[in-house]
Amino acid sequence: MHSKFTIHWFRSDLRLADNPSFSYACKNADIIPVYIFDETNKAHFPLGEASLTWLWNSLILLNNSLSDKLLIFKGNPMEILLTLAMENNVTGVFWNRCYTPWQVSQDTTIKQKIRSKKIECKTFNGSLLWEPWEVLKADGTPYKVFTPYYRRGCLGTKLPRTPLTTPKKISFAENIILKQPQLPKTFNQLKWQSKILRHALIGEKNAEKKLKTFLDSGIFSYKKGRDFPSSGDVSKLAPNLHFGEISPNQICSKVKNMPSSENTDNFMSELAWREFSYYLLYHFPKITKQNLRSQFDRFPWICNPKDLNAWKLGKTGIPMVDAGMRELWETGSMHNRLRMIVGSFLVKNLLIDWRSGARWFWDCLFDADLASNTAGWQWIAGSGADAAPYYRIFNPVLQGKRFDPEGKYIKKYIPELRKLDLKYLFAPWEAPPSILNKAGVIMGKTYPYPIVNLSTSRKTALEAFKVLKNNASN
DNA sequence: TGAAATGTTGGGGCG
DNA sequence: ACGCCCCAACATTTC
Repeated sequence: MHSKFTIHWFRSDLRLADNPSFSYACKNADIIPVYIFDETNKAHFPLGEASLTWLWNSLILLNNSLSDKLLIFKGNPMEILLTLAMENNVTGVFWNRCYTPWQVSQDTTIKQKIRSKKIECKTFNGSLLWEPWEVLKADGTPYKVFTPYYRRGCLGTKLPRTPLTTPKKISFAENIILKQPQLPKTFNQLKWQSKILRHALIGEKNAEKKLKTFLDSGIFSYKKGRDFPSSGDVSKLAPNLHFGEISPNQICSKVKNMPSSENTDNFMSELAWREFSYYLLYHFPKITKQNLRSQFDRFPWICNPKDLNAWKLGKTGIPMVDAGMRELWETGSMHNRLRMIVGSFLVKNLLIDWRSGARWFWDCLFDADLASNTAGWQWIAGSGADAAPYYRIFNPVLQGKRFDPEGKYIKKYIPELRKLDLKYLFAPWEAPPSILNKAGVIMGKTYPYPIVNLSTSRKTALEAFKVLKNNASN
């Protein structure tokens, strides 16, 4: 007797536990698990090298937990899924929803096409606590401010789904007829990749461990500790969440089982910021490329490849900024506090378009996530929803003194300043020659002079942003 | 989920 | 003892 075949299409849900589509597909059927490198989306935001590295490693781990049955393709998802389904008399094709604009429309088309062939097609919520269309203001329009969105909108609606367990019985389809070439399930690591992968904890099992570690210790000082880049009081779950190696529901339900405190509340609200980013992207799909607040379209961003490059390389001459940028380059990650600092610096001190910064993050981050990245950059630029006002300009020297008081973080990523007195570590250009000498620092040679004057560039920025404000009221 | 400028207060040195 | 000034330390306002 030939049993039923179903397809689960893995995307940003590279896990077996709490995977609604996968669980559904496994019920009373033999499953064909599929991953597709979507060639049709290349024109939008092709995955950066860091993301790709993580993804491949994650796929290999996923394939292991699927008894080597994961099929990996490259091409047009619609053609691949349809052919696979038709050739194998598949009765159902299922996936968890994604929220980037082109995926939303592409998914709709694919779903219609599959259903037109009399094949069941269902989609599920696998990666958000609340669907964006379920949380609206009383007048039916989407929230644009985080606090009411979260407090009234999210917390006021139904509770998020309780996590599902891994299906008890997973039965794989045998003798699958394949018309499309599969990608080999191997991944040759290049040298730079093994370097950034050194501290990367990839895959479903690691994500679970990481969460446990965080909930056993870091979370108890999260509210304060999360601001200090060398404290370690953060979950570092962003990339795992991005690839769906763990779901927000799994995190949420574990946190809710703990005694509630300002720390757990704060962590939950950070998780809600992730939701808010997806929410904004869903309701305002153009924000990946356009300012949410259109008066920013007139802002005279400065095109300065030299400054931009110095920023990318962590050679701006401002240690706190450079440390952040070097952490990104070396580890594929960056502490949240630093993301704000380097973002503010790029947009407000260098007056470079936030999109240039977003693009670099997109290329370098393991956790490069279109929703979070876009929302974060628009937030710091002031062009987004509930954004930082234009006059909120971080001073990277003060930020360093406040959040890296012992200079540990700076010294970790800027070895050439390791011997410099703490007093001048945050602004080496102010150090007297004798101190620099003693520390073996030669300004302009072993460490650059600052590419901008923080105080004058701040004033210039305030003037420039003020013009926007005045124009807006006209 | 800033920072700088400006304002206010209060203690201590000093004539 | 008193007023005056200086200036931290803190609070408020402004960008």
